[in-house]
Amino acid sequence: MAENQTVQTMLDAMSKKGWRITDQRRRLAELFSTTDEYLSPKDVYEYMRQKYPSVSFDTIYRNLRLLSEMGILEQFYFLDSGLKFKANCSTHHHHHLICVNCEKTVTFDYCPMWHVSGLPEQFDILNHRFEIYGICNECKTTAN
Amino acid sequence: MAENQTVQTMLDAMSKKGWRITDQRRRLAELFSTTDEYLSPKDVYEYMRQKYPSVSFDTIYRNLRLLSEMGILEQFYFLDSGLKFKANCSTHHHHHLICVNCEKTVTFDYCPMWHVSGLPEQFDILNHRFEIYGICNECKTTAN
DNA sequence: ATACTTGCAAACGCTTTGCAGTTAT
DNA sequence: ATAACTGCAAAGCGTTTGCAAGTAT
Repeated sequence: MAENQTVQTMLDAMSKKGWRITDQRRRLAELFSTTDEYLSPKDVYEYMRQKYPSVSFDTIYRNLRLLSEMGILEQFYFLDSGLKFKANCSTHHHHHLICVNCEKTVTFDYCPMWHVSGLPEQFDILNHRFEIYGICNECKTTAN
Repeated sequence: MAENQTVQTMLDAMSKKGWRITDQRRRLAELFSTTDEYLSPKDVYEYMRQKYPSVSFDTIYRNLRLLSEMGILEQFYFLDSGLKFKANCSTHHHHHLICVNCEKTVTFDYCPMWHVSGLPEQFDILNHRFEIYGICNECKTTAN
C-alpha cells in the first residue's frame, strides 16, 4: 500500500535500535507493509506459520509488542474482537474511516483539532483520537 | 453528577426489560450514578464487596455486561489498564476530554462531524469517536 | 564470542460457564 | 410458583514469563 512503511524502513528502524533482523522479523515486516487492515495476534500467527510452521505465539507477541513500542505498529482494541495491530502511518497526521465489517481503513486529512472549541482552559492536551466507523463500498456491494 | 443518569432511571430501564432489581443491582446503579470516572471490574468488585462481602466476580461481570448491552453503561478499553465502564451520558451528543492520569472525563459539546470533509463518498457512516487526552487541572497541581 | 532471539512449557490474569441453591416477581 | 439471579468452582482464552538451545552480529 502506498501509504505504508516499506519493509526496508521497518528493518532499518529495528537495526537502528540494535535489534537483530531474524527471518521471522523480516516476514513480519513484509506482512505489515503489504496490508492496511488490522491484524490480530492470531492472524499474524497463522500467516507466519505458513513459512515457519514451528513459530510460537510468544514470539509473535514479543515482536508485536516491541514493534508497537517503537512506533512501527499501532495497536487498536476492538471491543468485539480484541487487540489488533497495523502498520503506523508515518507519512503525515491524519485520521481514519474504519469499515466495521472488514476493518479496512481509509485515511482522510481532516483533523478535528483545527476547529475544536469550548474546551476547559486548565486541561493540558496531549493527544487525541478521531475515527469514523461505517461500511466500505466493497462490503456494501458484496453479499455477506 | 449532574450529567449522569439517576439511580431510578437505571432501575426503571432494568425493570422495563424484565430484569429483577436485586440489592446488588441497586448498589451498582448507585455506584455508576455517582461517579463519572471509568471503573474496572475490579474497582466495581471492591466497591460492591464493602456492602456485600460475598459478592463474586462473575456476578459483577454478568451485570456489567448486561448493563452495557442495554446501553446504560458504556465500555472503554484502555490499552494500559484494560476494560473499564462508566455510565452512558444520555443527555445529549457530546465528546470527552479524558485525563490520562486519573481517567476523569470532562464533556464538551463540539462535534467534529459538523466540519469534517474530504471523506470518500461511497462509505456509509454509522458512527464516530472523538476523544481528547491530556492532564486535568487537579492532576497537574497535585504531586504524584 | 557474545548478546539477542527463539520455542517450549508453564504460569498468569481476566472473563465466562455450568450448576445448585436462593430470591424477586 | 416460576423464572431470574447469585455464588461457587472450574474452565477458557489471550497473553506473559523463565529457561535452555539456537542465531545474528
